[in-house]
Order: sequence, then C-alpha cells, then structure tokens
Amino acid sequence: MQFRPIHTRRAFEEICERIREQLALGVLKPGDKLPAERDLAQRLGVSRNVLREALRSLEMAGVLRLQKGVKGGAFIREGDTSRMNDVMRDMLSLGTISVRELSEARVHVLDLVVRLACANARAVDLDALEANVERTELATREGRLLDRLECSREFYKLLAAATGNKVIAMIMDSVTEIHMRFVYAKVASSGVAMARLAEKRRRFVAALRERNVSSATRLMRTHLESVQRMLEQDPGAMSLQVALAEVQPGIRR
Amino acid sequence: MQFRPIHTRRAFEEICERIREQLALGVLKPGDKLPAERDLAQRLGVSRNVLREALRSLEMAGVLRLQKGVKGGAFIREGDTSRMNDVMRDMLSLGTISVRELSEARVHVLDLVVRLACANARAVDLDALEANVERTELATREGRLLDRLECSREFYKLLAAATGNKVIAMIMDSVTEIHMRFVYAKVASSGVAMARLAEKRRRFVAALRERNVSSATRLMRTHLESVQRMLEQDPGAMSLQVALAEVQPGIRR
DNA sequence: TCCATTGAATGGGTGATCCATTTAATAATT
DNA sequence: AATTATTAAATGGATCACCCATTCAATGGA
Repeated sequence: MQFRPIHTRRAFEEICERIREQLALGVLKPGDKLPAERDLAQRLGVSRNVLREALRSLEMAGVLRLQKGVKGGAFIREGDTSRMNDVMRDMLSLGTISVRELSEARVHVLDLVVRLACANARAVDLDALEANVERTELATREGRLLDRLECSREFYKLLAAATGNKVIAMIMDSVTEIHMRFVYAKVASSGVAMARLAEKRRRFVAALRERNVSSATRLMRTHLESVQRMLEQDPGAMSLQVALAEVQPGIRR
Repeated sequence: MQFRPIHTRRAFEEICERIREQLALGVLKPGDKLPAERDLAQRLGVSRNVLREALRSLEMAGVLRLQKGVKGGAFIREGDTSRMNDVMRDMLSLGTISVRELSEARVHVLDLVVRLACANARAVDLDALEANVERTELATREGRLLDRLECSREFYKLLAAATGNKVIAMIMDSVTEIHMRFVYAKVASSGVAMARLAEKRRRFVAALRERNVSSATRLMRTHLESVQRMLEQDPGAMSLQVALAEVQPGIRR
C-alpha cells in the first residue's frame, strides 16, 4: 500500500485551473477578455494579490496577455508556440537534459521534418524557402554574417511550417532554438562561417520541390554533420552558459 | 523602417530573468534554496507581493518548488519534464493546434521512438517493458480495464525512456498524454477495449529485444491504426472538451 | 529517555492605498 | 467646424502592513 503525498491546494492554483477549465470547455476563447482584476477577485472571493499571482502564471504560460489602461485587461491569447522553447531552455539550464541529447534529438526531428516537408510542402512554402535562400545568398555576398544567421533561423522555421503540422513545427522550433544560439555564439566570437551555405540550401530546396525524399534527407544530414564539425572546431568549446545566458524566456509583444 | 513594440519591463519579469540567468550560469543548481521571500524582496528592492508573482511563475514553469514552514523556502527543482505536456494541452485548448495534428505528430514521433528504442534499449529497459506487459496481461485477465489503461500509459513512458534520450522522451510524453485522455474517456464511457493488447505488446517487445526495427515499427504502426479505429467507433466522437477538461496543469508533488 | 510544548521562521493570504498608462469624453483653441 | 489640449475614469503595476497555518528545532517536563 502506498500513499501519494497530499497536495494542499492553494488559491492561485484553483484560479488557474478554473480559467483553464473555461478554456478547455470553450467558454473562453482567444480574444476574450477576463473581468477586471478587482472585479474578478471579488467574484472568486480572493484578494487581488492572489488573483494577480494566478494571472501572472497564466501570462507566463502564454495563455493570457495583460494590457494596461482603460479598455485594458486580461485577454486570452492565441496560443504562443514558443513556450515549448522556454521549457527546453529551462530543462537545459537545470541540467535535466544535455546538449548532446538535444543535438541528437534535433538530427532525428529534422530528418522527420524533411520527410514531411517533402510530402506536404505547398507551393507557397517552397516559394518562401527559395526567397529565403535568395536573402541568404545576398547576405553572404555582402559579408553580413549575422544577417545570414538570421536567415538560417528563418529557414528552419519555414521548413518546419512546410510540414503542414503545427505540432511538429513547434517541436522542431524548440530543438532548433538552442542550437541556433550555439551557432550564433560561434559566429559572433570566431567569425567562422559555413562555406557554400546558400548553394547547399538551393540544392536542398530543389530536392524538396522534386519531392525527392532520399536526396533531401541526405543533403540535410550531410549539412548537419558539417555544422557539427564547425561547432566543435578549436577555439574553446562553446559553453552552455554563454549560449543560454543571453535573452531569457518571457512575454513577447 | 519598422518599429518593434516597446516592451515595458515589469518588476516580476526582471526577477524571473535574473533567477533564470543565475540558473543558466550555474550559480544556482537543483536543490539550492533561494533566500526567504521577505529577505529576497528587500535585496531586490521590490515588494514581497511582486517577488511572489515572480516565484509563482517560476514555480508554474517547473523551475522552483515552494515549501512552507521553518526550513521551508524556494528550492530549485530538478527539471520537470512534464511541463511540455502542459504546453501541448494549452495549445490544444486555445485551438492553436488540432487533435488531428497531434495524432499525426504522435504517429511520426512514435515511429522515431521505436527505431531509437530498437537501437538503444538496454536490458533494464526491455525488462521493465516486459514486466509492464505482465501487468497488462494480469489486468486484462482480471477485467481491470482502467488499470490496464494505466499500464498503457506506463508502457509508452518506458518505451520513451528506452530511447536513451530525454529530449525525445519528453516530446513523446507530451504527444502521448492527451492521446491517453481520449482513450481513457472512451474506455470509461463505453467500456470498449482493445483486443489482444497484451499479446500484441509481447510480440512488440520481443521484436525490440531482437533489434528488429522493421518488425517493431510495423507492429506499432498497425497497433496505432487499430487504436485509431477504436476511438473513431460510433458512440459520439469523443469531444475535445471531455478529454481536456478533467485535471488541469499544475504543480505535482 | 521520551514525549509534549513552545516559539520562531516560513510561505499563504488579505485589504487598503497609491502610481502610471491608456482611452474617451470634454473643453479650449484656431 | 475642425483640431488640439485637458480632464477624468478605469485599468494593471506596485507597495505596505498585517494576519494565518504550517513546519520544525529547541525547550522542558514526566
């Protein structure tokens, strides 16, 4: 016989739960506004401070957006797919997952993403990818390394979107975000950069357009391997701390 | 020229960020205790209420664990891999992702997981899976359907763990959790149950043990298909609301 | 030695109060 | 009449001063 620990429910948990319940039941929908803090607190029979703790938590969870001023209030947000990135970052900071595990997962997820994108990419997705490659090429010619990096970030987002599955895309983004930080730190510190990036991208997108799964997956795999080699190149292994410590999770916009 | 919206930083955000920074830098580690609320608030130059908003958010994010009483305080947790589940649930509640996308993602992720488990499962993992199949068989014989469901949940967790990659495992769990809710709702309401489950599991684990990737993936795929058929079977499509509205995200333990 | 009591430290929670921002209504100006 | 200041109200942001319930080490009595 085993006893599970008693969980003393606290007011703010109850509140979060009720609001999430309304959400799950469809009573509350994105765009809806909750009653004003003073009002809602009274209705729930709790102090305004406690209610605010709950609202804060929901805001951090990406469920609410709080806006000041008359006509302001707590609004239900469209789901913020970037919350998963924050979870990943916290797990890494806490040492629950390792960089190795994350890199490995990224390789596998990317393989899946490429196969799905091959199968499902629409014309607009492919066009967007090609436009991205153009920008990458331009940034390369003009020596704007950091801009090119931004292009890379965007490239993977576009590729994720091309799968046509937002869950897969979300997962992909979460395993890519940290990786891009490492690349960024590397580029910013050593000025080293991937050779013939735009060219490789162009061939990859062409393979996608031909729905050539084996070619696309092979191109991506070899690219990932060369990036990995670049990252592991000499000047002092990029530290986890450097990559993580910059911008932290929070509320965007 | 474009202007990005100014983001008025609020005190609690600053606090969350500072603490996460300490975490990323390794100054704070799991098990460490933050100063008492009254003390920390004074040191940060904010009111205790605001500090509490920040601590709450970090608690909900799975970073902290708050404990009452003398010798209590805010402790840095081991990473809580279940936070990703909550994100997934919120995205679903908010309509950002659909059940269809989640199911599809699950099929693909499971395929990956099976392949990785085939490659990496250690003896202990396989033993745990076999023990789980035993329990499943027993529960089936004794007609304990809900217990058998609990076995299923555990089965997928063990399978995820067998990949040897906690990132993959976390992803797998997050796409499985909601799915299990649907199955649960189905079983609880209609009493219908998957036929020959234990037997199928037994054959699957045997394939894993033989490192027979094609056999294992095939067995899993056909099983998923039959589960899908069962879920779509008559009595009123399981509603998203029913599946989601029960227990909500929160702090465990 | 053991058990009950006590008290201090901690998080949980309240209520009153003020500030800064935002917006709409109103007044003043051109 | 149109435009521009001004004002006032509502909202979230933040502070302060309390009080309560829980926990646990220290104390003291049986």
